[in-house]
Amino acid sequence: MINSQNTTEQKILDAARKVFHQKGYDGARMQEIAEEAGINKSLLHYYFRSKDNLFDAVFTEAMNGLLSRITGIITSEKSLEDKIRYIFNDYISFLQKNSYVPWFIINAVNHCPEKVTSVLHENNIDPDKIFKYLRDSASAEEYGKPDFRQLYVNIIALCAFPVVAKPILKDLLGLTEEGYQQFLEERKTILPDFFMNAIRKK
Amino acid sequence: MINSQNTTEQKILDAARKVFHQKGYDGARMQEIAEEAGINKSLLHYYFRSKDNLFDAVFTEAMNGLLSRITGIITSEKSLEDKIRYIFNDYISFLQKNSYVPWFIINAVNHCPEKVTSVLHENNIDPDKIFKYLRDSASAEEYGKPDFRQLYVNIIALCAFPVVAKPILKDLLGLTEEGYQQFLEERKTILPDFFMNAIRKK
DNA sequence: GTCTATATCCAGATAGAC
DNA sequence: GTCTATCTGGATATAGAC
Repeated sequence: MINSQNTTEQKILDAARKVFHQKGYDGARMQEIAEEAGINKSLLHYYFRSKDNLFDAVFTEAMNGLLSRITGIITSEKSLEDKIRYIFNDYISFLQKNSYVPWFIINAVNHCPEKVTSVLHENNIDPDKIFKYLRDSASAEEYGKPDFRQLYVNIIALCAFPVVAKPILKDLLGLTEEGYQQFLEERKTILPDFFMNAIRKK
Repeated sequence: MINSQNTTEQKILDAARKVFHQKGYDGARMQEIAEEAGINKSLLHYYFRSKDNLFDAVFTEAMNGLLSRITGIITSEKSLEDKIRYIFNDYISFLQKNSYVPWFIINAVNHCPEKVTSVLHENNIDPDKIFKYLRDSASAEEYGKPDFRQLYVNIIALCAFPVVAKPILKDLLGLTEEGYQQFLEERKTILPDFFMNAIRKK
């Protein structure tokens, strides 16, 4: 339970989160959300006027969660290496616990890309500032002048993709469910070394 | 046009590919596929008994395409560095031209993970063999003994994720459509260096 | 093989009793 | 606020004429 208040509205949001995260907008059914919340279907429409509204609430919540997590770490007062190590560890841990979130987000933004823009705007996300923070924590003698936008995308890709593509990769690597969890666990230590090695000047 | 034969069956498959790739199983409508193919809705059911069957055909085709592309490169007779440079370039180029494919696959396997197993089986994909090929092309003096499963996932992640998450990343980086295409283009040269740097012993 | 017409089902949404 | 009953539209799928 993310919110402990057990009001009906909260029960609905909890149920909607669970169903939308797993099935996406098109796959989710209002009926299923109602059952999950232990209430009647028409109560959903009483609290949230439509499926679209309910979805919006879940989507915005998920986006805000992800964004604050990223920018929080990046804008902290740490050395670049500390930031990198912390990000990989924290981000993979988060995705392990919320394995449906990245798929849900990707699904949602392909469904309606225009919603991304508004959420970013509400959160006052300024791309230039983010990369300035990264650049400022990296000494040019040690790392040269890499493209921090590219590095930023690399970090997210290395963390999120193995979670999003889990069903394929699990089979492709011939791993069991536990084996795959172990595989993700190992990434927490392997990736920081991999990444720091990649960007350090020779 | 992937298949040039202009039989009705091919027209249906071409249309189904287009619609399913963009909307996924849940979002796709038989009506839309019929219109796209320029035929009647009930003809779809004449050729393919159900939506499920039609989807299966499209999914299997997409998976086979991706798999053969990966294993083809990896099992070729090249040095590790040559393979890496070739993979990044070829893979990103392919995804630029087929930008819906990775999303479609990820969506599909989250919808029915059991289908992955059967397709891998049909293609005789043996995980151990793939990583043996990678290991054999890498001298231990130069690269040590890295975990090639992890490296393999890193490669796919670095290529595919920026395409899958394009709507978010585009906004997050503050890029236009053309800017994002340029961003992907740059990755073709940046990633091989990034990756080789990461794995070379110091 | 290809069409029109229709059966069948199930989704989201609303009306109205309590 | 919460329910039952119902409307309405749209989806897959089938029957049957040509």
